[in-house]
Amino acid sequence: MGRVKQFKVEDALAKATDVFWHKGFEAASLSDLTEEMGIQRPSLYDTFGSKAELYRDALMAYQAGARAQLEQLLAEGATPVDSLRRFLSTAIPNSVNDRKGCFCVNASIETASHEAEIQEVLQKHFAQVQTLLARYVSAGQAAGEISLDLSPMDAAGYLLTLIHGLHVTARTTADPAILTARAECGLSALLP
Amino acid sequence: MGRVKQFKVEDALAKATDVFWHKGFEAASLSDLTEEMGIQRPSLYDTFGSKAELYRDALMAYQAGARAQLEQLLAEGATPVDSLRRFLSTAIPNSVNDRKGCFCVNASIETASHEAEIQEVLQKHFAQVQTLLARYVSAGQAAGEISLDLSPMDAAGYLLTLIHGLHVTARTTADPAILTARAECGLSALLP
DNA sequence: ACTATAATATACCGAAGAGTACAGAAAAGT
DNA sequence: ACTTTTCTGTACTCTTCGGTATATTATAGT
Repeated sequence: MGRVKQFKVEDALAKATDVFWHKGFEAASLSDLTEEMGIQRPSLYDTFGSKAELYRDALMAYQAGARAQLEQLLAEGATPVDSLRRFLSTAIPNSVNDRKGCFCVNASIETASHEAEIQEVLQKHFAQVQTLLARYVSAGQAAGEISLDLSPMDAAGYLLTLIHGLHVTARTTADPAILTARAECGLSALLP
Repeated sequence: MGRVKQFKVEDALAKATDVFWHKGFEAASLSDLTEEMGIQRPSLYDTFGSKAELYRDALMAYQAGARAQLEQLLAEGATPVDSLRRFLSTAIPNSVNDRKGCFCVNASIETASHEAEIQEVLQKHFAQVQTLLARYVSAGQAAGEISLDLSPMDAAGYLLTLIHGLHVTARTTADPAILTARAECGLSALLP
């Protein structure tokens, strides 16, 4: 009973994700959000509660999508090391205008220190990605492609830190060749 | 002739740096700034021009200080590799409440993509730090401590990316031991 | 068709945002 | 001492912020 929603919640959330992703929390105004989402202000509050909650939901939606994409991307690698190399490559912008970076890195810098809940959301996501990567590290070790010096989880954590660094570097370094070289250098730490 | 300034410009700038450093550009209001700087609003505009210019000045002041500190820190290392290890350690918070991270990393994420001038300021600073690090890489290579596979500048650039990643990771990872392990793993990429 | 219910749209709220006009206060030159 | 110049402090501007009250519209069950 009652009137039905004139918009798809997940579509609106996806649009909100885009806005927060490349403007950040503070710089994204409600007008920016409602305009991009194509809904009115009260609809936003009725559906998502507040700007802060919308931000959290948007971040979580982004993370879920990123993990799904990552799983697929890793599976496509010819070898475990190739999979990990592909992972690192996702931090390298191929066109000039996909300079949004990684929403999780942005959130880590802008909001993690102030907002405990966001910090938790990020920690959980990173832990899941780490576990995902660790499987490939482990497979690489079994195949003799990767050194046995580190545990798979430690190596995976290191790769996470490395890709974070690539995302930061990409903000001021346009040349993909430089970024690729740095990724390759970082990856070499895992080779036997 | 005329009235003399009631405050020291560099002191006020240092205070402004603190505010921007741990709040970011958007989240730092003029009230935050003037209160912390201990000056009135018109004095701020008269001396620094605008919030954006103050931000740029604050960032540059931070960079100059950071480079001076870095130069000293690197010189204190027992060996070139030890110096580089100390460099990476600066990204690891020793107390619970120095979670401001690195102003340059914050600026890279929050403002570099929107503001061309800030991007330039960051690029120049990072280039200088890279050059500084490259000297120690070179010395390490001469001493046989560091692999000859990479050019000093490439290796230095990689270290820069690595420390960026450490700064991001530190936002959601409290344990210094984990960060140290990741730094060590990253550093191992340069060893022979 | 009627009614209860839920979503929409318009218009608004007080608060806080960045930036400034203007008058008073202090220092330097004469 | 007086004038000129520069800085300071109060109070203001206009705009935009996040969030909401209210009235209207559309749907589902009866």
